[in-house]
Amino acid sequence: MVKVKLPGGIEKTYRENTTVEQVAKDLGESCYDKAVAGKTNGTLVDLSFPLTKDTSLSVITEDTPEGLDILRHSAAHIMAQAVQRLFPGAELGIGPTIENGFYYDFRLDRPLTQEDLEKIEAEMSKIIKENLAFERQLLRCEEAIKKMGEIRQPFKVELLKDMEEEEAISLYRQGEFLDLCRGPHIFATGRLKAFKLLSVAGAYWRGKETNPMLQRIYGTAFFNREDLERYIQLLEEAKRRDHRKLGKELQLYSFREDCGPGLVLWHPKGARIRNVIERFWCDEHYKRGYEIVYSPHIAKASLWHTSGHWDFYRQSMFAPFELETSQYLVKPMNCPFAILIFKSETISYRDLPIRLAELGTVYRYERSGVLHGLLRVRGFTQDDAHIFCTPSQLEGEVIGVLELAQYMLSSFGFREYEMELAIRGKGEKDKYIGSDKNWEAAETALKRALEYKHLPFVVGEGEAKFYGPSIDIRIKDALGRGWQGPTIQVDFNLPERFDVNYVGPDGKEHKVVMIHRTVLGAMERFLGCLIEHYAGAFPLWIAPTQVKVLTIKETHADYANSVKASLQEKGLRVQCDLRNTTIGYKIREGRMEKVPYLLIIGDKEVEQGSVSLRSREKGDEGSLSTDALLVRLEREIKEKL
RNA sequence: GCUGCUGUGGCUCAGGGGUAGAGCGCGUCCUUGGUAAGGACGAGGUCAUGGGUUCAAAUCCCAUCAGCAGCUCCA
Repeated sequence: MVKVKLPGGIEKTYRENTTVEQVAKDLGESCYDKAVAGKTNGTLVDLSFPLTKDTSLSVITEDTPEGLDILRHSAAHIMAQAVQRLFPGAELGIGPTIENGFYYDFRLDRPLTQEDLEKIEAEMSKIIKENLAFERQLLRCEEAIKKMGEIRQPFKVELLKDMEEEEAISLYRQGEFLDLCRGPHIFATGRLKAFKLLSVAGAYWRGKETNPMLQRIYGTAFFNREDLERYIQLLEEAKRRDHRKLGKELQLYSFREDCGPGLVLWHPKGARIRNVIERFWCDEHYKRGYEIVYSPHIAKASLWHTSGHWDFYRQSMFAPFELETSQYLVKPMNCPFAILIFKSETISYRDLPIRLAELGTVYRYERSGVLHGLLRVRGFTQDDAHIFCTPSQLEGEVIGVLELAQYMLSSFGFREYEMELAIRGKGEKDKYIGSDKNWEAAETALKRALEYKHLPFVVGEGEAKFYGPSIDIRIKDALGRGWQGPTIQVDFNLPERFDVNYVGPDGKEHKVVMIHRTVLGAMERFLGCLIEHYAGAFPLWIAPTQVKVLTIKETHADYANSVKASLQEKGLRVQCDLRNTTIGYKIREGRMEKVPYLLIIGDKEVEQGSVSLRSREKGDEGSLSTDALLVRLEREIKEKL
C-alpha cells in the first residue's frame, strides 16, 4: 500500500502501482474528466504513472496553465508526426511549448508553404482521430542514441550526446512516431480537440547563427474550440492595434523607401503627440532637479575612441567620414557629450548630484532583419539623462529614477511591465570592466533601490552591460512582445576613460559615479507602444486633435470658427470641418480619426450660443455651453484621463 | 545578417504572357443635409528597381531594394 497526500491536506492509501488516472477517478467524475497529468513530489508525470511509494500528488487538470502546457507539448508531437508522414525523411529539431502555443523545428528538403500547413493540419486531424496512445519508455542513453540513429534523427543524437550523464532517457511513442521527450503527455492523441498552425519561419539549430537553419512551424492548441476562437480573435484584435497600421491610418508617421529603412518621418499629427509628451517630460525633469542640455548629432571620432564605443560597438555605428583633417562619426549615444559638459568646470562634492537630461537623437546601424516599425529603428531620440554623483548618493539617485520612471509609465496608462536586474555573469569576470568592489556596490545599490520601492523583479545573471549592472524595464506591444523601455545603468567605465572627477571634502579628486538612464526608453519605441496601448484612441491630453467642430450647413461656418478660436485660445488642439457634406459623413470621419470630442454646430446651437457634444466614448451627449465644455475638457486634460 | 513570404494609382486590394481594374481618398459640379458613408462626372499607375527568357513581360526566371513572420543580435 502507498500513502498519497492530496491537496487540501487529504491523505489516502492506495494499492501499490495504482496509477494517477485511477486516483483521479477515485477523486470524482469531474476531476477525472479534466485530468491531464499528475504531479508527484513536484514532478509532472503521465496519467499512466504508477505510484510505487508514499508521495504527495496533485492531479493536473485542463483548467491549469500546466495542463494547457502539456496539451500543447503533445500537439507539437502530433504535428511532428504529421510532418514525418507527409515528408518522409524529415529531421526533427526541438519542439517545445511557448507562451501562447508551441513550435517544432524541422530540416526538410524544400521550403514549406501555406498550403503545406493546411495539409499538415489535415494529417494532424487524422492522427487525432486514430486516437493513438502516448507511450513512455525509458532507455539508457546509448540505447537511445542507437535508436535515434536508426530512425535517422541526427539532431536528436546530438542532443542525446549532451545528456550522457543522465541515468535514463525517456522517449515517447504514439503510433509509428517516436520522439525524445521528458514528458508528460496527454493520454492519447484524441484528447487534442482544438489546434491551429499559425506560421512558418526559419530558426537556427540550437539558436546559433553558425548552425544550419531549420524550418520552424508555430501553432497553438487549446482544450476546446471556444478558447481557440478567443485566441484567434485576440490575434486579430492585436492586428487592429498594430502601430504600423494605425500609424498609417491616423497619419502619424511614415517610412519612405527613398528616405531609408528605419528612419522615421514624423507627420504633423504624430509630431503633435510627440511634442505633448516631450513637453510633459521636460517639465517633469525640471521639477525633479534635472537640467536639460542639447548636443550635436556628429562629433570627432576621437571622442568615440576615448569612450570605447569604437572598440566595443563599431559594427553598430554608421561609417566615419572625413571633414577637414579629422574623422567624424554620427553619434550612437549621448553620454560623451554629457561628460564633456560636466567636465567643462571643476565640480565640488557640494554640487553633486548633477543630472543632465537630453532628448538626444542617436543613430545606430541595426541589422536589416531586426527593424520593426517604430519599435526598432536606426535613428531615434532617447529620453536620456546622465547623473553624476558620489558613491554614497547612488542608491538614492536610483530610487529617484525608479520613481520618475514609474510616474511616467503610469501617466500613460502603462500598468504592466517587467523589471529585470541585470547583473554580471558568474565566472566570466574578464567580460566586465571595473573592480569587484565597484560592481558589488552598484549591484547592491540597484537591488536595494528595487526592494525599497517594493518592485517585483527578476535577476538576469550575465545580462549586465560590460561597464556596469542595470535595471531594465520592458513594456509590451499589442502582441505581448516585450520591448526594453526605461533603463537605469550604472557605469564605471566612462568616468575612468574620460577621467571624470569631483573635488571631495578632503580637497582631493575622486571619480564620479555615473548613471545612464531613460524613463521612456526612446521616443520612437515609446510612441509605438503607446499607439498600441491605446489602440490609436489617445486620451484627451495626448490626442493630436482634441476637438473637431462640425457644421451642418455652410452658414454655420462663422460660429464654428468662433468656437474653435475660443477653445484654441485655451490651448486646445481644435480643427473645423466646414465642408459641404452631410453631418453623418463628417461624424464618421471624426470617429475614424478617433478624435475624443466632436462638436456639432447647427441652427439651434448658433441661436443658443451652445455646442452639441459627441464624445468618442459615449456618443451623443446633447447640448451645453462653450464655457461648460471648457471646464470639462480642462479638467480631463489636467487629470490625464 | 539568415530562412520563408510579399511588393499593382495616396490607402486597402483583385487580376495576370498580348501593352491595366475595384472600393476608399482626391478634384469639379449638383445636393443644404441634425449624430458612423447623398448623387454625378473626372484626374491619377512606365504594375518596387535592374537584368534575362519571349514575336510579345505587370504576369515567367535571376539579382537588387523595401516590407512582413521568425531566428540571431540589441553595447
